[in-house]
Amino acid sequence: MKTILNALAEPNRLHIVELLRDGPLTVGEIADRLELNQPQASKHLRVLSNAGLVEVLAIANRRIYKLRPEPFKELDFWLESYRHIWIERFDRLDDYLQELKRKEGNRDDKQ
Amino acid sequence: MKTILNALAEPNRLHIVELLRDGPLTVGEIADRLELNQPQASKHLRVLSNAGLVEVLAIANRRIYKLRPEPFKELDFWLESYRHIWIERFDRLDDYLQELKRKEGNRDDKQ
DNA sequence: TTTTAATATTCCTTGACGGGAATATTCCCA
DNA sequence: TGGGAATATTCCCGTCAAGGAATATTAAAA
Repeated sequence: MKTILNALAEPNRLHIVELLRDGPLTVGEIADRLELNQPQASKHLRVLSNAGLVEVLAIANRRIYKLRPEPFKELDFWLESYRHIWIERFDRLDDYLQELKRKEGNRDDKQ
Repeated sequence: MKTILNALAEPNRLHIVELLRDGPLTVGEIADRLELNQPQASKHLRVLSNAGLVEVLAIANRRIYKLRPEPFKELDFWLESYRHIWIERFDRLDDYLQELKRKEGNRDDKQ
């Protein structure tokens, strides 16, 4: 998860991923559309590849990159455990404040 | 989106968010559970706060931090546009390869 | 078989970021 | 009102990652 988020956190890499959302592309095409130098494009693609976000198909001397579904599934699964925060309006702040008061009260007493 | 991902990409901050998933906590509690020095906890919370991921409630000299739903909604919305990648098995690789061949064929001809 | 195209890799430099330590700030309480 | 607790901020330092430029690699084409 950390690896995935880290890969996506870099603006150019996020752009690459968004480009590939519409279908596979070669390194050159990616570099062109994002106005990156080819080496930087390759380097970013390497990071994305190591994070499992993309995979590559070699055709002659071109490399065609496309998205892999797995990390997105993983992200979705991770997000799932946060949905209750906005689906229900599950705040827990009231509970916490009461818990806090309880502890305050106990301070002078026993213990 | 970039700001959110960047905030989450740092391991300690990701841990903080995961802690807060179960409810609000003070800075001290967060620092304790993650075995962070208090200043580092505060600093990470600041980044999370700037990214809109958490909000703070001041009670006396304590600060109670809790998650904000908005950025998670945003992430979810972003992910939405990638679901087709694994929901349908939408590859577009075949299309791309055909398109490639078409261009190759045209190379010698006209143009 | 030399040349050219597409991509990857290496080296270098610079800037951003995280951690540690010290200090500032705010609030409560004796 | 002086001291201690909770938190924030600042400064300094080391590390790491991103960009630029040059070069290596591989495959196709002439």
